[in-house]
Amino acid sequence: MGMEVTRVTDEQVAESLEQIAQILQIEGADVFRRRSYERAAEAVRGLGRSLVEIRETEPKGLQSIPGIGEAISKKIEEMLDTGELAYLNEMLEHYPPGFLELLRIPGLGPSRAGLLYHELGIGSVDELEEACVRGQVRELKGMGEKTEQKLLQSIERYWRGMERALLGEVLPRAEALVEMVRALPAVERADFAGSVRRAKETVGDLDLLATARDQAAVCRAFAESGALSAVELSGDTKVSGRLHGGRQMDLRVVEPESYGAALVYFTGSQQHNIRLRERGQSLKLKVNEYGVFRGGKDGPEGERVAGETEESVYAALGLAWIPPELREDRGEIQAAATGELPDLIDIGDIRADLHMHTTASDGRASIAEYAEAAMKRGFTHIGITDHSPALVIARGIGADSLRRQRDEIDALNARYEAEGRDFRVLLGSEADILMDGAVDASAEALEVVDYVIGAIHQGFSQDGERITGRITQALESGVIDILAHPTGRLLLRRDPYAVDISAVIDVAAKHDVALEINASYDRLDLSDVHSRLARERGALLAINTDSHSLGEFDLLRYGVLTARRGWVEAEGVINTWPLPRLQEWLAKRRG
DNA sequence: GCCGTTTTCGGCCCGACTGTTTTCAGTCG
Repeated sequence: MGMEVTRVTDEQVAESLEQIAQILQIEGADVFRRRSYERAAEAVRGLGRSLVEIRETEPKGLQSIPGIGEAISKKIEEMLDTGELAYLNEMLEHYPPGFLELLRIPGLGPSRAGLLYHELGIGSVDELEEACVRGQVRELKGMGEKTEQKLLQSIERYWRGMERALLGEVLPRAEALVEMVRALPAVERADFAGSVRRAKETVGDLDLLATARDQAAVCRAFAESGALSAVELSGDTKVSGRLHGGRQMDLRVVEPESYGAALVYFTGSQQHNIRLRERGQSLKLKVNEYGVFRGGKDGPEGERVAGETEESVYAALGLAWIPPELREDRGEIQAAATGELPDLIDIGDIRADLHMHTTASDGRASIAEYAEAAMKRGFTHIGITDHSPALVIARGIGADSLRRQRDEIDALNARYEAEGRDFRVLLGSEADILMDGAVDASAEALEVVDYVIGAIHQGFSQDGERITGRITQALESGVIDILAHPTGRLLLRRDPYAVDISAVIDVAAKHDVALEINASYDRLDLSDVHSRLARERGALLAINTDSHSLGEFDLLRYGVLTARRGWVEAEGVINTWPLPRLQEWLAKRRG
């Protein structure tokens, strides 16, 4: 029997690289070395393809990944081969197990964490809290009573789990706040920025930006508006505080001529900003949050060449304007330089939602109610997809019920046709992919439905090989037209199952099966990077809400934002096709 | 540690704020 090697996930590799960066920082190592590890970690997260696959298929192996060179590729290979990294293990030996968790406390960086450990032996968040309460922290050099109080507040928030939230929980509040700020006297423009504007699947703080002649007046007005439950800082250009519910937010007010530069700067990501500034350097331009300036870095402030709009900032650097969703240093700057940015899908391109559940299984609306809501939204068609019989817990339905739905839908469509309404309903089924890879769809059921969505609802803990085999077998059967929530993840709650998504994408592309981006903001499954991989491999995508009640069509935007982060264009998404084209595709698939 | 239509060696983004300071280190984005 061979030695069993613990499989290391790509995310674990990224975390290990991040830990190396953190320890290097604590130990005061060269900042550029540290940054190399940080960047490598981000590069791994942005891959989509697995490290194993890249190592095996690329001529240059892991070094084909920008930001990963000889040294780091060797370390990653060691992790992939042995499940361990001696270099990191050795570093970690000098600290107690919970030590790096300290760096997740806002306001506590590597330098002070090192000081706390060496002076007080603090090796965990618990111990830090204790030391703050005892008043020991204020005794250290560079620390005081205020620092201690801030740390205690940060720890309390950390325990409450406030550090990250789902995009769908924060984006609507961001939009409401922007409207409020725009209505304040003297405000000329206002927008939200940060990871919310980039539409990352989870976000931390909320960043708002505004411009006005009288900046201080805007800050005063916002601080007194009641939007914040606690104002932590209120200056002439910046207000910081907590929203009701505890989320941290900042409002910054800048001069009109700097607005675009500030918007670029505060939207990020950090790696994207670094790339922009490096590009500026090579063009003898200085880029900061106030604008783009001629005349290198240390010299006297040069002439401003851009800053009022984002377009002007990018243009000064020889770049097309880059949509915020792409600003992750994943090749977008190169693409903007060569005119190769994708023509991203827009929510207006979506004509249909093809995944929803009625009262027949576990939904709370009828077919006709969904249809009415869809028409109001401007859709031209929808698809009804209740669960198959195997999913007993969701009251899955069999062929008899499907026939009743077929009759109801046929009658509805006949009525729409008679009334001259450009709208149709399709009948589908969300069929379980069973433990053995068979699809839970009887011959009778397949007779009456227009299409089948396949999904896994059991056996999440199977190993990667089995679960991947199950899914690919189902895709190859030809029964499934769309694969729903391919990794099963629930953001901040449940990890994806061990599926080899790259292999699934290949099989889906080969057998012309669409992969679903589930628009529910706690799934967004496929993820952004996997959507991008699917696009590159030529697999079709679907963006569906998986609605269980009226009103959930509004989730569609999160699916579209995820697709945009995945560089997806409208053409490859079956929900953008006119109904005849969709039907043609289904007919061809179903032979 | 990474990288190269300025370089295979010598560079590597930029500024603001805070708290503790008396000229600055640490943290953040």
